[in-house]
Amino acid sequence: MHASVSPATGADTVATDVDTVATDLGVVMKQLLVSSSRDFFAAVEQAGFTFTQVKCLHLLGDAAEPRPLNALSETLGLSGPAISRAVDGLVQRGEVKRTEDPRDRRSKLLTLSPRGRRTIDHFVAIRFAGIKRFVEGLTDDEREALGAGVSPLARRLES
Amino acid sequence: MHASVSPATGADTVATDVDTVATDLGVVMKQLLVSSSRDFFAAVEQAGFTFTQVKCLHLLGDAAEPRPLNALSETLGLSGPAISRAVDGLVQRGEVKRTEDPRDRRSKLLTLSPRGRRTIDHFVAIRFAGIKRFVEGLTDDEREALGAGVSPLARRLES
DNA sequence: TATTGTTATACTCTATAACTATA
DNA sequence: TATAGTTATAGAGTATAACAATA
Repeated sequence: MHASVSPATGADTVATDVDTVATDLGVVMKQLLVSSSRDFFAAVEQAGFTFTQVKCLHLLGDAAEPRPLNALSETLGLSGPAISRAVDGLVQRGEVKRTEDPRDRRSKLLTLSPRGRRTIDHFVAIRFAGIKRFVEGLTDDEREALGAGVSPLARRLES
Repeated sequence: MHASVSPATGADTVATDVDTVATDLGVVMKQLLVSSSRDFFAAVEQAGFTFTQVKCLHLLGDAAEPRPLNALSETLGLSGPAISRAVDGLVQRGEVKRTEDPRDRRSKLLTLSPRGRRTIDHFVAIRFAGIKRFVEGLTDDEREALGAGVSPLARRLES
């Protein structure tokens, strides 16, 4: 028998207690990760970047101001030398610009170059394509319900 | 002005074209990954497993039948020696049982031990706790809409 | 001969320690 | 002295190549 009266959507209501939603969300997330990660990982390897380097690029891309090396080190939870090597490779490839901080010449300020920006855009596009492929595999009803579920969260979460 | 008539939920309808849903889904997934990955990574490191070993455990946990080493190698996309070393560590720790295949003595069959099963359950519980924490941070309306969106997908996706 | 798995060796990435330059 | 970053060295983890056992 039906658990409750159906709303105007015409569909039966579903259990939406915390545990049920968390469980279902986990199932969807797992599948989505598979869909969206494969091409992304392949692209990073193809381009010859390490994941640490990709994280550095993303961090610098999100930053409004030039960042010193130790800021990346702390945010990513990696040692100074590890970041130093990763960034050095990015500088040599022209993805990142590294300049002395005139106010403290011990510090080096890092900024994304136009090439680095294009690199990020490339990786973001690949990620998005994977997610889009997942959404395209849904029925119209599934997509509409999912959109109604994630839209308000996206509005609130996105910076 | 309003894009269309509001349904019985009392909320405005939202755009649910593929690109919009994919974009919003990406935002939510990103936040969810942050919420659910931190403790998981810490737990894996704390327990002294490599991520390859955790993947091996999950794979053996999902398998109905004992699996030979090269099956893990192919599924995970890693070299035979890498899997051999990872599995060897799991065998020494009593997480996995490794026996000769009586029908082909070149092959070794791998199965999860009861201890390995407990290890997986532990990691799954930590993952779930992270997702649950995310869901608990939602308002009732947000949680109900999200549940309605992911529930039908979970029904269809889960094995 | 071909295949399954292991051992030998080299490479990459990271961490700790030592070092340089600046504050 | 303390701090930012780099260089030196050692430890994981992986891949390719060489090997052993079985088919």
